[in-house]
Amino acid sequence: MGRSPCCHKEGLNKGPWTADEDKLLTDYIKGRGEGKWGKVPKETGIKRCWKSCRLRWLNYLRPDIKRGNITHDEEDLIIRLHKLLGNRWSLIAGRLPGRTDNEIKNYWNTILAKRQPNNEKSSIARVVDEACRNPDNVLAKALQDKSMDGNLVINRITAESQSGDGLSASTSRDQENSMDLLMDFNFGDIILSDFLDDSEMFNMNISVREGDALAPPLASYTQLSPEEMLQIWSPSDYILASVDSDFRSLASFLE
DNA sequence: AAAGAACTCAACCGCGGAGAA
DNA sequence: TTTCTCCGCGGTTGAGTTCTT
Repeated sequence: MGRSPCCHKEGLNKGPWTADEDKLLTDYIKGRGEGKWGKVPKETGIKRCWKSCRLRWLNYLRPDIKRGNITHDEEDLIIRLHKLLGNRWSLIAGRLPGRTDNEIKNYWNTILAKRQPNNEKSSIARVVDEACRNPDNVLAKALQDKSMDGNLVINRITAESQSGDGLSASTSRDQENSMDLLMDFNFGDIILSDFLDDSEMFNMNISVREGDALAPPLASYTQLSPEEMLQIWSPSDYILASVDSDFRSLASFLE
């Protein structure tokens, strides 16, 4: 382990990029593709460290960058994802095509953070944090197991008191035995989707354990059309009572 | 019109994971 | 097993811009 020494080399340019530097970098990436960032400064002659080159490309020069103001829909999605994921900007950005993690982070810090009533972490973010503090927790193990891909699911959500490896958490909507939370493990990243509005808050206990699958992993969904996804998606016995709302939630998510 | 405050956002920085040597 | 490099992430900085007084 160690830090790359490139950023400590003297004689490197700092500050705003020039048009010439942009062109050199753009031409190089178009010719060689992304990847091998360590070779970029040497092979282009750009007097920047590879980190600066990567950042410039990803946040500014990439052709699929979406320019212009964040739309209302995007803002709404950012707020919801931030409630679920906390400051995991790259994951949030992954759900907003054309937007960069830096842009979303800046937008959050300058615009949205000021609008939030408080700085408390989201309910789901707190659940994840709590789980990570308990190494024996199934959820924590899943989070740490990068190879896990859709094999752990929520089996039971109750409104009862905390027990076992259950996690005390606050989430929204008082609907006994219902589940409006889709949890999935995909390529090592946890994808949490909370489809509820925040009009009502109450304490809910969430228990997770390994066992029956709630649904096929999201990774397999991505190969299918939304219609096919809806056909194969099925809730566990624990949430059958709210199956209609869960299908709506899933449809909303897929949309 | 001028000066200071507040804001914006591109860029920098340090850290840590992953994988190669 | 250890060391090194590559890579990506999130927090922070600071120059430029806009707003307020």
